[in-house]
Amino acid sequence: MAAKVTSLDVAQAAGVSQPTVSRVFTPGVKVSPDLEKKVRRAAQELGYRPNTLARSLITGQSMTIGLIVAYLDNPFYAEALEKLSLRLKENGYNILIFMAANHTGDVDSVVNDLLDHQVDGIIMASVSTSSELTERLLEEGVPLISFNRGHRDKTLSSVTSANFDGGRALAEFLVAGGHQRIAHISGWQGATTGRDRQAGFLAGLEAAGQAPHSVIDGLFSRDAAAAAARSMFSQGDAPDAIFVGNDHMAFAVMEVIKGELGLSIPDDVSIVGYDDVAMAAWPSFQLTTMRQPANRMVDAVVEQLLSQIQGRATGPVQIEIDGPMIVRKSARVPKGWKT
Amino acid sequence: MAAKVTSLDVAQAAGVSQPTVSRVFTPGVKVSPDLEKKVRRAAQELGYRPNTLARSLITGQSMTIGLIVAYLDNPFYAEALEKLSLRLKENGYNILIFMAANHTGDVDSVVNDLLDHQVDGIIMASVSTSSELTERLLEEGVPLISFNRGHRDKTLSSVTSANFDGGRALAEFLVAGGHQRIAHISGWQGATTGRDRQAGFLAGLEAAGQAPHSVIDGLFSRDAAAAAARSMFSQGDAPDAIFVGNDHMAFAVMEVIKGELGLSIPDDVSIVGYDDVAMAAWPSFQLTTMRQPANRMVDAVVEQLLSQIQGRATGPVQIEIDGPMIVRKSARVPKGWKT
DNA sequence: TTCGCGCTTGAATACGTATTCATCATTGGT
DNA sequence: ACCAATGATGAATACGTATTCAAGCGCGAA
Repeated sequence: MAAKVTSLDVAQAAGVSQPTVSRVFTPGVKVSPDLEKKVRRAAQELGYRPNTLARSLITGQSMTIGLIVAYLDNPFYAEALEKLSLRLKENGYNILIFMAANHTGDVDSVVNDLLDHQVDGIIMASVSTSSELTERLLEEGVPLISFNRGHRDKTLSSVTSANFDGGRALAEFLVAGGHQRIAHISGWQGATTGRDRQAGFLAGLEAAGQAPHSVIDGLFSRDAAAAAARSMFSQGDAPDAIFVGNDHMAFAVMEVIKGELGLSIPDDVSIVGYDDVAMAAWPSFQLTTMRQPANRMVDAVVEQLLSQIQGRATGPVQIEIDGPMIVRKSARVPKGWKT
Repeated sequence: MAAKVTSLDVAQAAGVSQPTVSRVFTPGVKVSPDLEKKVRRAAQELGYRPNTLARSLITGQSMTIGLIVAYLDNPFYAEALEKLSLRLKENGYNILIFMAANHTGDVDSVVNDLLDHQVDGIIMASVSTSSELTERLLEEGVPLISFNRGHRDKTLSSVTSANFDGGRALAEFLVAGGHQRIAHISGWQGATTGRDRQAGFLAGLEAAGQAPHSVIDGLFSRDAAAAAARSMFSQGDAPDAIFVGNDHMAFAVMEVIKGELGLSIPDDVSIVGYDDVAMAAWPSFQLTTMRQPANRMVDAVVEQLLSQIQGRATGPVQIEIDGPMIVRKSARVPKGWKT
């Protein structure tokens, strides 16, 4: 275990003062070329690397972002995590990551952990938290932004897709396809994402003069969604189309319908989902779905978070990003549907 | 933005000295009950939380583990990440996460970042690095362990599954199933994981007196694996069984065989994979595969890393964890095969 | 030549906490 | 009742860096 080499060691080796070493390693500070050369050489020889902890302690900038994520089994979030990591790294930030179940108490304790670590900002991916906590964060001046989840409290910034519009568009698509018994296996109703998609969907049906065949909360869980599907088909009057609240659940529903019930998609039942994860394009599924543009959503989150950190944010914002409907083969395509 | 409240503020409010406050928040240090009470009350009222950075600076323990991961689109790693996070948190550690492409230069620069952040240890998930780097880490005394990837350099600890044995077992299974033209779409040959599985598989074939029908490197990529499958069936002499180097690629291969080529699995072709990710059990795939027990592998990684950190490790170890073969329906089951 | 200005550098200090050491009060033993 | 030993507390210091401030230097203008 080699002894730690500090900026002071480098200073002595190079025959300069410690602040000079510091200046060499601080971008945007002028040092005369020959001193810089000597310092860099000495640093190289001694194997010096600046201690980020000490730097953060004095600057008050940890260059670290806290990320709280649930549902990592849903590939949409795995992909988002990857993109977030890249974008933040481009801007010099690192990620301290926490998994959280969706119990508020759990999330609050995780946020406290993050604050102790002096993160410069927090991204909550698909996670809710208490109002007291967001208030406290506001007081402490730690930027917080919610990814893919809205919040009643409008002091909290968020980036979501246009869930209401998306839900309505899917309803219109199914109605145009001539379906008469349209069901919905919703996203978790404890989340705005789930509620808004459902609300938009029901609004779309109502505008067409239809009532839903049935609505069951799928809780964003494969198992719950599969159970909901079985229940819908256990009665005599089966649905002829189902909007499933996200792709992750839709795959489970498709498995039940094809595998267990022996029905054909889309001949017997049309299925539409939400997200457009990579798997939706696989030949096995060919899922018609609303795309959530992960790239643009991540860009918006990072942009907004950084602007808050740098103090150039005007105030909390609720950003909605709309994506196209991706028409594949899991749902009957209406005659003359414009792509 | 509320002013930062420090241990000194709490000390003054409670009428004690700063070290006393520090002692109250340091587990395992005795403070008289009445002082402790006063301190806790003052801390509560002021909203004091210890600054982890300052603590780390003086203790030399950041309680942070660096995690480097590639292939996050492969659900095996998403699952592993989730489990790792939980285990480490149980032990009081947090995760600083980095994505890395599999270019050595990239990984090296990421490791440097981690060192600057004074991580207490590093886990590389499915990533390789240069020998110089591991050597330097050894010198600096920063524990490093490789997850699901071996290394020529035996000074580096690793936790993998028994890849050679697993590959051989799959070969025996396919041979016992009466297959005569057995092909292999391998994992990336730049990784021990890919090489060992292939070596075991070829050894198993040879022991049975068979030569492989063909062997193509699938690079752990869905696209490359799909292309390999197309190529194998473009000749007149098609294989009657394929061992695909991991489940992630196997799904892509199955899609090609069923969707594009219109062949039946397992009637025309048997497919076996490696990992047993959750999707392998889905009705759409029913993939026969070797299980990599993520739980036990994660446990082993954490246990080994912590023992290195705490200095009670005896030396570098290469841990191999074997898992069972999971027989489903993607490959013909030999007569009288013992489950 | 002299004065002042701008630029580079070093001395001193600060960040918030944990730990060493000395001090003091307290207790127990004889 | 006296002394040694034990335990709790506070003063001082250290961790490694960035920043403030004063000092030194050279250079151009008058």
